[in-house]
Amino acid sequence: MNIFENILSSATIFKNRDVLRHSYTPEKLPHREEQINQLALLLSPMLRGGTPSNIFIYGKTGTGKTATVLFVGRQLEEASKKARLNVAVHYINCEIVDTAYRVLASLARKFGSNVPMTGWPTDQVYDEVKKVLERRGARVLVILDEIDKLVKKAEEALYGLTRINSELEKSSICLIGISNNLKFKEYLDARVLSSLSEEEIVFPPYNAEQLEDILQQRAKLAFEDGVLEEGVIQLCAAIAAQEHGDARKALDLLRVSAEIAERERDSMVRVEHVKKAVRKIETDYMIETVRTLPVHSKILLYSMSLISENTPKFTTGEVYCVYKKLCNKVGINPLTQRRISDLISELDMLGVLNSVVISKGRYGRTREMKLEADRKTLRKALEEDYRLQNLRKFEGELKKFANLNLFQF
DNA sequence: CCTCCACCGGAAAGCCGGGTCA
DNA sequence: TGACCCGGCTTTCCGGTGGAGG
Repeated sequence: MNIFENILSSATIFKNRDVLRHSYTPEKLPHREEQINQLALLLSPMLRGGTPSNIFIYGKTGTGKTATVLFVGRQLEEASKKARLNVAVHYINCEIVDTAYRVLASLARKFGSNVPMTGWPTDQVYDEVKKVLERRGARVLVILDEIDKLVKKAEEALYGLTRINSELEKSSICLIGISNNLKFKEYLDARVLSSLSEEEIVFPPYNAEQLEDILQQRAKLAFEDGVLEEGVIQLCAAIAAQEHGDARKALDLLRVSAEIAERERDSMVRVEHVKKAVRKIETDYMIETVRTLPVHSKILLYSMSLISENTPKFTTGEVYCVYKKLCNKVGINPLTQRRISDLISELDMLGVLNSVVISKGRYGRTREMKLEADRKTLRKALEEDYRLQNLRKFEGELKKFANLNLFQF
């Protein structure tokens, strides 16, 4: 028997897995009617040959900003096609397209202009965009998703785009900026800000009930009938609502739960799978944060993992002592205790450990901490770093040292 | 009630890599 | 091209402190 046939014949939980991915834009967006109407109203001048105000949209991750804008954009295109108008919608994700050149080039290319990937001066691309738009007489809705990413590297591109209309005659551009970072407005140049946020739409987080509706709707498309145990959706919704009302998280949770069920060859997705999924997502997140930490933080965590084999709680001085020893072993200059103190605070913020400043009277004032992450998982994630791999060789010696260090008082 | 530990955490300066501008 | 600047990381310096023990 073909190995794939074997796999395919066994698991039939998913009907369509892609429905649960972030990239999927559903036909209906529950609990976003208000925002959809507002947006449609603001954009309607495009269908009457006018130019709408620029729009600025903000809301936390997973509040349906991108999905809503894409949805309305699609409807706009359809409506304009029916009315035989020359309206186009151009979506740009600024995290990927993150320089002035690339933004302008992608816009020019959308209208069939041959702008090379690199090479032209940015001004020339800007002119090219104007030329192409004028030739077509097009009204364009440009969606700049994650616009905060663009500000740092290409504020002048934004400035240019906000002013481009005054240099166009037959065509026009309407901008929609999407951001989940409210603070970014403070960094924005005042001229750009006032032009960009002529209109603003806020996307509030979803509550548990709303998330439940969203999940219900997607589940119908994603799963075969009757594979979800009673309460699975409610649990996913409740957990996601507790955090930030993040629909993305809720969908992830549901998808991972189902994947776990599938892997266990269970015919149903059960509440226990959701609980496992929560843990899996948590550890995955932890591993990912640890992986991307700078070396010194990694060595620091390694010291902590050694110490916590003997005692769960320990102080800055103890960790620093072991940390210095480890640095010697791997041939890296240790940082000062002052700096380590800051690194510990950072790790605390990330949730890898938990620390409190306590006073031990005569024996000083210090921070007492304990690891939050599972020690074994943490260790595995740390040892992925080639610079720390030698440390396993000294494990016995180091453990003894860590132990000794604790009893020096 | 005072002392004094062992560190906290603010301020400021130094270092470094990358980017900018003439 | 080199002078210059910027921001992030790190060190240096140092005043501050809660509470056990005297």
